[in-house]
Amino acid sequence: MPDAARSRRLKPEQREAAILDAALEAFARHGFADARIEDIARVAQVSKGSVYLYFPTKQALFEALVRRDIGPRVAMARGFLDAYDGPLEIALQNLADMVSAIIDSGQTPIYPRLLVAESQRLPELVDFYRREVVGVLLAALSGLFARAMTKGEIAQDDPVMLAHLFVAPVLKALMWALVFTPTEPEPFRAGPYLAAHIRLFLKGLQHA
Amino acid sequence: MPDAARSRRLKPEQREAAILDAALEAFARHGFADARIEDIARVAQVSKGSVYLYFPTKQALFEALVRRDIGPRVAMARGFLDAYDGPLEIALQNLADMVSAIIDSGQTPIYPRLLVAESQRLPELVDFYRREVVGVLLAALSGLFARAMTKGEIAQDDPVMLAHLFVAPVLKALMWALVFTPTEPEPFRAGPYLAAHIRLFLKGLQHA
Amino acid sequence: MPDAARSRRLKPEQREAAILDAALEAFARHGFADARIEDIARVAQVSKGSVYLYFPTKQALFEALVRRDIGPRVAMARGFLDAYDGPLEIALQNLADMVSAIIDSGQTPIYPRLLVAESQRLPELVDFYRREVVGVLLAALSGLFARAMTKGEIAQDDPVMLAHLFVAPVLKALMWALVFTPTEPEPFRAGPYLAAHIRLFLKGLQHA
Amino acid sequence: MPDAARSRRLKPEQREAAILDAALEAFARHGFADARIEDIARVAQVSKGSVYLYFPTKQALFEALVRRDIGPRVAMARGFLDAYDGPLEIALQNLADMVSAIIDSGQTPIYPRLLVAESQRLPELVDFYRREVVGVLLAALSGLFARAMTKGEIAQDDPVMLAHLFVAPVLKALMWALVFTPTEPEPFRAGPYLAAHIRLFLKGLQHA
DNA sequence: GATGAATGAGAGTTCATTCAT
DNA sequence: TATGAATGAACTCTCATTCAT
Repeated sequence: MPDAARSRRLKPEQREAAILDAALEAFARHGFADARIEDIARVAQVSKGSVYLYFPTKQALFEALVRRDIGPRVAMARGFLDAYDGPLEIALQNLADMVSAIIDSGQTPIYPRLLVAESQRLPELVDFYRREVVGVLLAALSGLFARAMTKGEIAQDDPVMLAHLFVAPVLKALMWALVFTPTEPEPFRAGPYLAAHIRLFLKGLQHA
Repeated sequence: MPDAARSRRLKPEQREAAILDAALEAFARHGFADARIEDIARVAQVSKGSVYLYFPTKQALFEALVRRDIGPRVAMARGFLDAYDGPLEIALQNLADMVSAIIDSGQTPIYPRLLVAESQRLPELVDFYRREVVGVLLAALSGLFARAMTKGEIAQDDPVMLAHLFVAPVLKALMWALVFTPTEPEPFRAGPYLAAHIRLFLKGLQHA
Repeated sequence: MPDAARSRRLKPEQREAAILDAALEAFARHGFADARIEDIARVAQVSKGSVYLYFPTKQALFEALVRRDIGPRVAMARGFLDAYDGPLEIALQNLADMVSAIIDSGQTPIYPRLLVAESQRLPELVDFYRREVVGVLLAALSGLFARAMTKGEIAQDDPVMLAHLFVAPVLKALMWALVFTPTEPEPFRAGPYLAAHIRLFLKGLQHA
Repeated sequence: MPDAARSRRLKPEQREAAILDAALEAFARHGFADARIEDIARVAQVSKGSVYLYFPTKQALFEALVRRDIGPRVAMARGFLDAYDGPLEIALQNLADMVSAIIDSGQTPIYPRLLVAESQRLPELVDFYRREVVGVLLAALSGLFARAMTKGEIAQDDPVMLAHLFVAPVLKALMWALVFTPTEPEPFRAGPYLAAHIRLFLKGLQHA
């Protein structure tokens, strides 16, 4: 093999990462069923057969992708929430700002849509989400609300329910961006939407 | 032809409906790409070719299905909202009760999921939804909130934004039921969730 | 049935003729395999099922078409040749003029092409052609040449061979027109071509 | 994989050739529309999918087949004609002998029939024939006749017309063999037919 | 007789996966 | 380890033919 070719060749970890990156793009653009392994391989600068060296099936590739990208983000969010000890309003606004910035910059993560779209086909993926994503984040958010109650910032309520309710407009903003933005004349802006959400939500949580 | 066979044969109007019903089941279970025309035909008690007598392509079948089932429901909801003139709380609670009853009885409509899942493939379907479903329902809800403001029931605010915010937990409940219910040990109950939503939401809308 | 509809309806012989006319157009345009019975029925102003009332299969329709159109023309040509008693040159020139007029007016009969194209599929059609068309016409032409020899107009030769040779440029002109004319910038003219053929051919037949 | 199976597997260059060979057989026997890719694959000892590795569509396979087989033969004939400087009669007789030998040995090329049969469907193929086959061969033949006139072997005439006329019985012999031979009791012999043609043709070309 | 809805075998094509190199 | 040619099951869609009306 000529040196030029060898130097262009990636190390195994890099190859796996390149495949996952290419898979993300392909699944985002076409959905699971219509994404073609051959396209993923070409974008990853790898042969079709090599994809199968790293992932035994298309489905396994999909699941590995979700696991790689979701885990760290969830851990980061959880770390922030668990460590947070300031006023509730600031925490919620920070969360909303992060999400809004991502959405309004056009980089909306496609994982929620992929989960929704493929949940029938991939029950194990659903389990993973429930355990590793939804469960963790809702628990962390619940903790946040529970502490706010302890501190008397908000009225007594079911903290888990509050977490579910707080999260709903965030999810809606994500889905909206994923579904409607490509064809929408004037795109929906997540920032003002979530700001209004927090304003109303906190007012609803005030002591009576 | 024996009588048994003849009686098994459906009338034309029934045949189209049977195909659409079977298609709904197939698309719900497998998604667009993995639903097989042959299965749809068998469930509809119809030959494979007959499906193409009524719908020129698989995609047209899918779109016809959405149009058939969505239109009347949207019209009904819109009629209720436009005609309503009572207290806001009752209206919202009625809406939530209807949605909760559907979800908690296990008949969650799969159309929202299909929209999310196939939005990349079917931009025309997205347009249809925006115009005929989302646009109509949000307008009707906005009107409801606007009238409540005029009557002084709630504080002044952007009625369109309120409609978007009110709707978020409803959508979340739908998605939750579709994605997690099949594998969840103790299913999420939409009723209490939406009740809590309305309670907080209305409190947030009170005059300051 | 309303009178208007009944009067629009054709008599059986007319219906059969209309179907055959439509079939001619369809086979000429698309070939046997790609001609669709449904299109033929529509052009003939007849239902698809009615085609099968008159012809049991697509193949039978094709064969009936050939038989209807070929027979009379062959009989006419044969009658002319058998009855002819004038100079050979005039007879040949008359034949060439008829053929040239047809070709150069753009009405080239598609039967030779259909025979060539479908000869593998339809051996019975080939038999029919050999017996009813080629055999008859070559025999009549052979007779013409034989009489010319008897009268001393041309040198002694095998009259059957002469018939075969005389016919070759006629067939070539037909095929040429069918294959190349649709895309050819300056169309091949059969008239001058066959005139040159007769000139050379007769010169070749002169007494040494 | 057992040795037997491995040895049955062909090398890449052989595979493409085997597919083309099988396609030739299939198209010759059934025509374009009725030739089945699956049959071609089986005859070529190749999977159905492999055919699409080499040719993107059935039509492309057909066109590649024609191009592969026609080009070299045309080039050879043209080379012979362009280089020839002997007496006209010998050249014509050589050509006739070659054609006769092929036809009378039962290996009549099916390309002329395929051209005739599929000319409606494949206008590009017709263009290819006009440019690469008919145009080239008629030009080369015209040159032969023109040189014969210059040398005084034959009377002055239009050399292009002579080429067209000379070629007609050759084509007729080809078509005859293709259409009638399979079912004909005593097959038509091209040899004597073309010999008679040349005899008469040259006599027609003599100086007056 | 006439209709056209209904049938279903079969075609071309795709693509996840395998495997010889 | 890496390749990409090869595989073949599975899919959508077509259309000659049938048959209930």
